Order: sequence, then structure tokens, then C-alpha cells
Amino acid sequence: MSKNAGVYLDIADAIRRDIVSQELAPHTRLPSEPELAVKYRAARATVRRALAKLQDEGLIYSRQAVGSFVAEPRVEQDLDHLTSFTEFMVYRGMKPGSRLIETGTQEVTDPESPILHYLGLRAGAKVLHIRRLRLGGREPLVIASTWLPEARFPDFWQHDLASKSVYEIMGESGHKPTDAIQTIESVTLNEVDAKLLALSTGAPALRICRVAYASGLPVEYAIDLYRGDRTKFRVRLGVLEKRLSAQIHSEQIAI
Amino acid sequence: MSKNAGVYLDIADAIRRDIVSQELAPHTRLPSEPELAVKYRAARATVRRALAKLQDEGLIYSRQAVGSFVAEPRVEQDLDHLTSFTEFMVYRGMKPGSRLIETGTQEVTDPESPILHYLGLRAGAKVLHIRRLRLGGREPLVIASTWLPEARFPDFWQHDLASKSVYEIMGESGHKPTDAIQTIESVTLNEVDAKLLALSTGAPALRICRVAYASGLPVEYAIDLYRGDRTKFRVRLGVLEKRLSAQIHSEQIAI
DNA sequence: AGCCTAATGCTGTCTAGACAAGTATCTCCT
DNA sequence: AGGAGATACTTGTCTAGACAGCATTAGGCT
Repeated sequence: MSKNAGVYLDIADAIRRDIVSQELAPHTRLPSEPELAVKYRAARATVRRALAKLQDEGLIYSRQAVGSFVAEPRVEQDLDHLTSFTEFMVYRGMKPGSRLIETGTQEVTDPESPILHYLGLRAGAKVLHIRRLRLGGREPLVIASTWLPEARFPDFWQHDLASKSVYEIMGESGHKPTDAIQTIESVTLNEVDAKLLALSTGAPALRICRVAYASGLPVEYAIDLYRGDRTKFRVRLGVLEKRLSAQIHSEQIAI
Repeated sequence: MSKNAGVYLDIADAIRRDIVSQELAPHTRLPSEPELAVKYRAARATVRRALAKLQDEGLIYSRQAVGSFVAEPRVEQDLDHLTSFTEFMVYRGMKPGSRLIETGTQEVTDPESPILHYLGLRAGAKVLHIRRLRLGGREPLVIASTWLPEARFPDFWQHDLASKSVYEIMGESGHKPTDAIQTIESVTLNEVDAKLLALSTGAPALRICRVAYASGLPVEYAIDLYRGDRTKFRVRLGVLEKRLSAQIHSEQIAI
């Protein structure tokens, strides 16, 4: 358990275990920070950091000068930094599937192309393109198109797309995404896409446009088309600033 | 400028000003944390906290043992904890408008009602209901329905909905939301809603279901229907854990 | 009894210092 | 000249202690 990844993570795990195993009722008060510091033989700042993590997860909340309390159960509080489709389907207990529609290396010549713009490339740059139909079980769920800058992934095609996720391959090249910006909008399907998703033309769908960054550099531009009848997105958002860091919002995909 | 809201916020503001006013190029290295500590006469921990905030905003990124760097410009990095429709429209420079469709106090008798479930109430509880058509400029943008538990806002109707936002009124009762969970899905409009939004039946729309919390207690259940041709949602998501708190994802509404 | 005030304890913020782990650079040796 | 190792610097983590602001509680006064 206690890896060297940080004491505060161990303390957070311990407190989380206490909360779920003892099944503490919502709004039960936790021991005070000084008490927790004694219990875990750590400085109060370290305890606070652990509590901040739990608060970000939505497991506890705090009231100034009163204490920290167990929060009311919400939806799947523990999924936090899930991003990959594969990871998510595994978590959901569904078998992730994939059908390649198109792959290859393209040279983007149109200087107005959003691919160039979002990846920060100049006209004429080469990009890797993957277009897949993603399945959950046997049902088609998403049409996923992603573009990666070729310069950063020169030996991308050496890897096996069937056995590894795109994010895994990106990680092996030292450019695993650390954060991303997505825009979500509602569209109706055209004839081609509807056919792929086994729906009728005009059915509602979610169009998600994502730019993912590693060390401040854009490394992925993606457009996903989720079928609207099987997909919801869940977003957690904060309003106030609390505890340690400024702001905290979890997020992830839901079926 | 320098309110007593926290030194680290002042330092964050100062560094942010330096970055935007001097128009530092992306990937320019900032002074090291000890240097910044000397410059702002603060402890390194305080400087780190300011840097963490800027990192959460997407303005800078850091590489271990190397330094902190100016990030590439992204989309509207500074809007973080915007939530209220009114605030957002003001920010956008559009005049927020409102047309009341329905208001009143309801007694919810159906024990299966999602309103009861999400607000943590028992059958028979009373809720305040507001249903409005929200306008940006002169165009209808959203059909917004919200339910609040009456027990926590007994004198809600004394306030003037025309001059204050719902969140302002909630704040005056001591229950300003601090965080929320939203689900976003794609739907097509039925005849009634399409007419309100001045669209044709079957047009795409985003349906957002939100539960907002104050001090760990649910205080708002809302369903918003955004017209799909004028609305995108932007979400920022993090994968790794960095710097101070666990993880950080900003989020907000975009037109 | 009821009200006001002071004491207490808690979270929130900040300081000053230390060590660990990683990167970049410089120096020395071959 | 080129490579390898030592070194200095940077971020990341942690400690111990201090003070401020706030909420609750207990005590004392009317």
C-alpha cells in the first residue's frame, strides 16, 4: 500500500477506507486536523492535503471553524481522472471494441484547417490520423477521430493499436496527456454517421471536440460523435475556492 | 487590490498580470520559486500556492526540476468558477433576459420523483419551482427549470427575481452553492419546447440536469434545455495529480 | 430564566526550514 | 573532441510552529 508516491496519498486512502468501511453516516464529523495529525504521525499540513484530496473527490466537506464532515453519497465519487474510452468501458464492465475505419499519415495543406490550429502546427505538417468505430459490447457507441502531430510520435505505427490504447502509446513516447479541453455540443446525425452508429438519420448525438496537452503542448486533437440515446456526460464543477488548491472539478464519461 | 482574502491570491494576480502585460511568449520560463518568494516577500509555500492556482487556470505548466513555464494560450483561460447564467451573459457582453413561464410552491407527493431523490427530501415535502425562458439579447437560449427545497428558503418569494439572480438569493439565505454535479445529454426538441425556443420540432438541444450543493447538502435541482445551434459546453479536465490539490478541472458554459 | 461575554477549539493561512528526486550543466579525464 | 561523473539548481514533499477569523460553548451578569 504505502508506496513512496507521497504520504498524503496514504493518509487519504486510510481516511477513505475508514469512511467507507465503518459506513459513517453522512454529516458525521471527522476527527479534527490536529487529532488526525497525531494519529497518522504527520504534520497538519500533510493531513490537510489528504483532506483536500477527499474533498475534491466529493467524499467530505468542511465548514470553517467547525470541522470536516462526511458528504452525502453522490454518483460514483471515486472515478476521477478517467479519460480513456478503454479504461472507462473496462470500469463499466463492458468489453471495449473497436473497428478501424481509416488510419494513415496525412499532410495537412489547408492553412485554415482546425487540425493545424489546435495542434499548433504550420501548413504542410504531417499528422497521424485514426478513425474508429468504438463499441461497447456489440453495440456501436462512438465514432472517434483523432489526429496526432507526427513529429512527436515518429514510430507510432510500430505499435499495435489492437493491443494498446492510443494513450498508452502516447505515454511510451513521453507525451502522455495531462489535461485537456473539451467542447460538447448537440447535433443530429447525417446519413453516413447514422449508418455507422446503426441509427436513423436525424437522431440526436453528442459531438465532442477535444484538445489534449502534455507539458503545456498540444498532442492530440480529437472529434468524437457519441450516439445520444446511450450517452450522458457527467461533469463536476466547483464554484468556490477551498482548502488548498484553487479549483477542483472532476469529470468523466457515463454511458 | 490587496484585500485580506489571502496573500497567495494577490501573488497569483501579480504573476498573472506580469504574464499578460509583458506578453511573455509561450514556454518562457518564470523565475524560480525561491526567487519569486524573495520578490513577493513570502514563503515558498505561499508562492507555490499561487502558482498552483495559475496552473489550475491553465495559464502555466511546470516540469519537475526544471521550472514553471507560460502555457500556450487556450480558450478563455480565466473563467473558472462561473456558474450562473446571469454572470456568464454579463461576461459575454450580452444582456441577460428572462421570461417567467411558471413559478410557485409545490408539494411533491410522488415518492419516485427525481426532485425528491436528488434533493434528499421525503414525499410530501414542499419545493419552490421556477421555470423561465432565458434570453441572450433578444434570442431565447435556454428553458431553465429549477427546484429548491422550501425548508431552506422560507422567505424566498420575498425577494425580487427580476433584480437578483437565484444564486444571489440563495446566498442571502446562507446556502450559496459551492459545487455541483451535472449530466449533459443530447435530445431533440418536442413541439412545446421548440416553440418556446423559436426552433422547429426535432431540432437538437442539450439537456442539462444539475444538482448543486452547499456545505454538502443538496440545495438545487435543475433541468436546463439549451438550444443546440447556439450552445456549446466547454469542459476542462485533468488526468494527473499535480502540485497542491488532487485534481483540477475547470468548467463553464459557452455560448 | 434570559442575555451577553469571554473562553475554547477548529479551520484557514502563512512562515522558515529541511530533505528527496529529477534535470541540466560543467569539469575532468581519456 | 568526446564521454562520464560530479555538482548545482529546481520542483515536489514534509515538518513544526504561529496567528487570524470564526463558531460553539460555558460562565456570569442582569
